[in-house]
Parts: sequence; structure tokens; C-alpha cells
Amino acid sequence: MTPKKYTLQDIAELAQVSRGTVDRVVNKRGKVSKKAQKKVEDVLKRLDYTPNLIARSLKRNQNLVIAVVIPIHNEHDIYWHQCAQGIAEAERKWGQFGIILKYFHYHKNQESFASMFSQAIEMDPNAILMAPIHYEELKTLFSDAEAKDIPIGLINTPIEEIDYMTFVGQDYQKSGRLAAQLMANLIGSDPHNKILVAHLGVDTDHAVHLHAKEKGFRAYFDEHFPGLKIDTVSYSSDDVVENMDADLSNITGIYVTTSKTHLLSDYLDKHPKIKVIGYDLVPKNVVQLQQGNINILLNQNPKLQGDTGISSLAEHLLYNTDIPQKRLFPIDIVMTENLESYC
Amino acid sequence: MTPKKYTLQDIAELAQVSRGTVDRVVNKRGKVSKKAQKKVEDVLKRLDYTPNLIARSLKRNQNLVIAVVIPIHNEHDIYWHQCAQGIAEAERKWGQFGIILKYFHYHKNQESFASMFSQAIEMDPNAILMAPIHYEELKTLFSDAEAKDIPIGLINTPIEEIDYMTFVGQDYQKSGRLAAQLMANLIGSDPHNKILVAHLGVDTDHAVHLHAKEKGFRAYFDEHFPGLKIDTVSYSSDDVVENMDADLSNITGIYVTTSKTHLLSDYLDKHPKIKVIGYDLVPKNVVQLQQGNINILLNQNPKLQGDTGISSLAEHLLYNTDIPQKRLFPIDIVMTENLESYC
DNA sequence: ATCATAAATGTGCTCGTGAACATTTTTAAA
DNA sequence: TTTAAAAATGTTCACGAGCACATTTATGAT
Repeated sequence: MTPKKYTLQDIAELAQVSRGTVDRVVNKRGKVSKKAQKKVEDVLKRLDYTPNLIARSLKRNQNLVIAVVIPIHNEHDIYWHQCAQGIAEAERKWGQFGIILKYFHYHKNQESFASMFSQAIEMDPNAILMAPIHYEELKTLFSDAEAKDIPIGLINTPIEEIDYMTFVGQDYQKSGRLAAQLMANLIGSDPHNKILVAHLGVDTDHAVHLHAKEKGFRAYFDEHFPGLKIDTVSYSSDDVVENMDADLSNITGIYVTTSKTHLLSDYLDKHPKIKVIGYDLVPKNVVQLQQGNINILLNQNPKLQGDTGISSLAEHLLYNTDIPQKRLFPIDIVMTENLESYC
Repeated sequence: MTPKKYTLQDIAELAQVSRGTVDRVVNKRGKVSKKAQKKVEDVLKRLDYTPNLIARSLKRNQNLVIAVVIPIHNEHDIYWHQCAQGIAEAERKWGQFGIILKYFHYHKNQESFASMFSQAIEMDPNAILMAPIHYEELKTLFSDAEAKDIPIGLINTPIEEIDYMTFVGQDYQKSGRLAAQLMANLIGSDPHNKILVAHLGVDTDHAVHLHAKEKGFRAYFDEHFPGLKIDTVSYSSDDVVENMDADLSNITGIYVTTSKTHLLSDYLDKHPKIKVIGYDLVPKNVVQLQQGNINILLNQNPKLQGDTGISSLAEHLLYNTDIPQKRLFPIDIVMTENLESYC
């Protein structure tokens, strides 16, 4: 059967006090005699009272502001672009309920980030969602936010030293290990295997993530195929093919740690047997996957991450729900045969 | 800037009519003169009015009942057990907002299903979520629901002939194709490969799904490895190992279409080189995955399906939101290295 | 006991919508 | 024109919580 929903009025009658007194007990506003306190608490416990969140939020009827601190990006920066899409989607969904976003876009350097973060704190938002740049002085900024009791949601990069309310992102090292296991499946245990880790189109702000991925990747192979040779290359420019041809030969597998795997297309056209694992369902990558140049794409799902980041904070603000402190997204493994269900 | 949220009162003032008249226009209750109608509609359009859903649902303050028609199951029937968990979770989440579930559990046969479905319709719920058993006479039952204007959500099995509001589930054939692609990666292109499709612990209600999976699996191999021999076995009993040993030999890969892959454990202990792909993160399967007997588990995510099924209908009932007619869940590929993120 | 003050308790209004009800205006028939 | 009925329009209350304010009760000093 359905448990009846009790109201403050119901409780008040049963406890033989007024609605106001019950309200004071429930919201811990004080100014209640011990006797009344006890009577009310007994009834509350007995009936398992929970406040009507709808009524509560109607009464509040004030906008709740979430400051969003993320890098400036354009449509070529697929990761942030998709992440921003997810955030915008969540904004639409929660706008209905008085959740409002204020954006603070920073350039990808410490000063700009610090400046935007400060501005965000200054406007006294009800919460902050941000993709942090990690550095030492950051902590003082965090203390400011903490002093103001502003809950902070992190996205993309967890920073363990500080006191955040929730983190949404992946475990990059695990991601690398998974890629390694997949690569091992793809290339088998041929002694001639030669693997390459490629950081393509590298952006300084991602460097730490890429490093974590490589670390996980290598750790897996160290454990399971100790002798195997693994090289690393890092190209920030676009003329990847020439460099590749000049630098390397006889590669059997490439693990690209960024979403720029598609830059390899010309190279792969010439070396069709190489197995390739990359990241993100960028249109150009998808084409390469379908053509067979890329074998597996790992989907970091930035859009869902953005959505989840906002949604967690919104639910917390509106309904005081407990939200998980860490939400590590599964890494989706995408191949031609399940590509469709991720688009 | 944030678009101001207009209320009925705001509209009324601007259109120089009363709040009641605006209400009649917005909710299409009639009894409005053409002149007033036009005035109000103009203002509504100009200000892009959307009703405050919180206030609306506070006012409604009636319970919305969703009838849930699913098979009877116990904790050994992991698929339905987890699905029910998801449904229960959604119930908790939405109970807050006046969504109430009434269960109609049926035995896995047509008569029982028809009976429960009828009972569900009879009680006039606001919506029905069900896992249907597909058969011809079903359609008349659906007409009954349609006549009563009860929106229906399907879960697990889509039935194209009828007019449902939303379907939550997977594409079983695609699932089979994906399994095939993964299997191809695992076993490579050795001419000695011999593959087995195993329907283990078969339950009549799942038969159609298993068949679809097998079809997809075979289709993939037909396209990419035309000559390859693929056998099929189907065991409903528990003494799988003896049967396997008696019936087959030299198998290199097994695709188990059910969540009972763990039944193979003894057999696999004796044949450690066989590559195995199965379904669902059942604890026993997880153990086998970790021990290396199972290579890949495909996660159908029944829990999330149950949650999504209820949530879709709940959102529709509460907020009149458009919900996707079909929600095909991605099939998660789970290996030891990403197992953690799915538990 | 008297009064001032603090502490405790109770009451009334608000949020925006929906729906019942009350009032005004329009229409049509005599 | 008068009058009754119908149509249109306006008003009020309720939903449950939160908060400001009004009212009552308890406390302590004289």
C-alpha cells in the first residue's frame, strides 16, 4: 500500500501543537520547549514525515544560480564543445525549476582561470561547477568558496587536496588500462608486436590526463606482456603523417590518447593492418571507424558528463538530496557494430 | 540574461482580462470570447509563457498511478530481479512527486499475462509500464487501453503492431552482431576456429530474444567469415558440463546468449583457451570474468532500463514532456579492466 | 503580587495554478 | 423594452511549506 503523505498540519494535530512549532522542529529553528520538541519528534518519527518538496520549492520561488567555470572553446574543441552541450541541455531541463547558469569562460592558463574563478565566487552563486586547472595557489581560492559555503562540483579533473562536493569524470589511468586490454585482444600475442602511444594535437590543459592514460596503458602491458616494446610520440602540429613515416616502422598497434585519431587517416590508408584505438565519437573519427582504419573508439561521453555535473548540483540545491561524491563514468567501448547506439 | 518567468497574473494584466480567462485559454477549457481569446493568445506568444510546473503539481496533489505489468520472478532470475530493482528505485525517486506504482505480476504464459494486463487496465491507471508477451490476441487488449487513453510504456520487448508511447530496451539483433565482432577480435582469423552459440538455462519468455541475438551473431560471421562453422546448443537443465563434453570438441569460442554463462565454469576450467562472451553482470559471471574463464560480458543494464521506463512515464505524466518513442540502450562491453565502473 | 522581559507558541499571508463558484454581460424570445 | 437563459468573465479558496508577525505563557527581579 501506499504510505499516506503527511503534512505539517497532520503532525501538528497529532502532537497537539501548532503548525509553526512543528515547522520549527523540522527546520531546527529553535525556540521550542523541550516538552513540545519531544512530542513533535515522536510523531515525526512515528509517521516518517518527509517534507513536500514541491510545496517547498514553490514557496522558495527564487532562482538558484550555478556558476559554470569552463575553458573557452570553439566547435573544433570537440570535448569541451560536447561538454558544453550537455550543460546547456541540463540548463533547459532545470530552468523550469528556477536553476540558472552563469558562465565564466577562461583561457587555458592559470591566470585566466584564477580570475574567472574569483569572479564566480564574488557573485555569490548557490553552487559552482568547474573544470579546474590544477596548481598550488588554487587552494586559497577554494578556501574563499568554502568560507562562503558554496558547494563546488568538479568536472573533468579531480583535485583530491580540496574539499569538493562532487566530481564527475573518468579515471584516466583505468581508461589506459582498458585500452591496453583491448589492444592486447586486437593484436594477439605475436612476438613481433610493436606498439605506439600517440599523443596527437596535444593541448597543455589535457597533458596531465594523457599522461595518466599512458601510465595505465603501459602498466597493463608491463603486467601481462613484460617484454613488449612500447614507443611514445607526441605531435602538436598537423603534419602527422610525414613525421610518423619518418620516425617509425613496423608498428602493429597505435593507441591515440586524444580525440585527434582522425589525423592518422592518410597514414592508416597506407598501413591498413595496424590496429588503432582512439577516443571520442568526433564525426571524423566515426568516419574512420566505419572505414576500418580505426578499430575501437573509447567514448568519454563529455556531453553526459556536463549534464550530470549540472544535474547533480541542481538536485542538491533543489531537493537537498545526497549526491555521490564521485561519479566515475564508465568508458564506453565503441566499435562499428554498436556505433549506432551511441550517436 | 535570464528570461523572466511570467505568471498567469502577468499575462492577465497585459491582456487586460482576468486570470481566470487566461487560465481558460491556456488550458483550452472554452467559454472564452473570440476577442479575449485573441488578446490573450497574442500576449502568451509574445512573452513565451510556460506554466509553472511546480505550482501545477502542487495544486494537482493527486497521486498518479502507474501500473507495472512484469513477470513474477525470484532472486535467481537476475534479469527481472535487477529490472525490478530499477523500477523500485524510480518509485522512490518519483514517489516524492505523487507517482505511485501498482504491480501486476504475471506467470510467464499468455493467459496469466492477459489476465494481469486486463486487471491493470480495469483499475484505470494513469499509465502502464509492461514487459509484454507477444501474441496475436494481445492487440484487442491494447485497444482497450487505447480506448481509455492510457499511455503505455513497453520494456524489454517492442511490439511494432501496436501503438505504444515509449519503448525501453535493446536491439537484440545488434547485440548479437556486436558479440560476433568482439568474438572475431578475440579468436582472430585462424581457419581452425569453431564457434558455438549456447542458449543456457533457457526460459520460454526469452526465446524470441535469444533467437534474435543468434541471428545477428550469425549474420555478422556470414558477412565477414563466410566459411566459418557455427554450432548451436540449447540446454535448459543444469548439467551443462557433461552435455558439452559429450556433444562437442575443439571449440575455440562460445557465445552464451543468456545470463547463465557461469554454468560453464567447470567446463571452462578444463578448456582454458576457449574464448567466451556472455551476458549480464551477475555475481557468478563477474567471478568467472575475473578468473579469466569469461572474456567479455555484455551488460544489458536491466536496472537502468527499469528506472528509465518508469522515469519516462513519470515525466510525461507530471510535466507533459515529450519522451522519446524508442530508447535503445547501448550494450556495454565489460572486461576485467572496466568492470569496476559498472558495479 | 506586580511588572518587564524573554521564551514559546500560534496565525496569517505568500508562492502559481486549477477549479468551483459568483458576478456581469450578451443573446434571443416574447 | 422586458426578461430569462446562456455565455463570458471575474473572484476566491485550496494545495503544503516557510517565514514574518501577533499572541500567549513562563521567568525573574523588585
